[in-house]
Amino acid sequence: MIRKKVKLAYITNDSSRKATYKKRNKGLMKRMSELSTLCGINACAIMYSPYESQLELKKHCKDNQEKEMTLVMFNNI
Amino acid sequence: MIRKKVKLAYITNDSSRKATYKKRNKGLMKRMSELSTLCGINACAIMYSPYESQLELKKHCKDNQEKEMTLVMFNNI
DNA sequence: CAATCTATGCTTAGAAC
DNA sequence: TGTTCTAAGCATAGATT
Repeated sequence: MIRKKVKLAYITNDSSRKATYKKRNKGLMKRMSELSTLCGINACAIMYSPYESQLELKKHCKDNQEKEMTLVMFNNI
Repeated sequence: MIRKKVKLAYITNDSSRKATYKKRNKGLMKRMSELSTLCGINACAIMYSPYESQLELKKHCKDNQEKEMTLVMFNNI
């Protein structure tokens, strides 16, 4: 019942790894959107994993800056 | 001394907003790298803010998949 | 397998320096 | 201004449904 400190290494168990991915990915996206809202910045996360059918791209842009954000991304990747 | 629950809205005070940005951005990057390590996935975050001199791009890729990741990003942005 | 629960560990707001 | 401190609030591992 006592929860162990999580070792920061690849989770070899398939179902555990997938469960962790779903939980932590959700948490990460929430935090990114909070940072975007609280600080008024544009942020984007791209996750490339076998857990989603395709690449996951999440943008959090203020006002209507999505197009500008995309252009800036293109110039920096 | 009692800490208030943070209201999820743009922080109007300049120094508070910047302090929050620095702390939360650091936390976000840590979590992304953890997710990448724990689940063996490729992830990328792009932050476009006035708090850094230029756009901040962080990639966390397994093995030597950075080039592949970049190509996939190009095709999806 | 996904959704829910909750005790535990982690993050971070606000203060002090 | 940046750094450090720490308790309150939040995320989540593992168990359960």
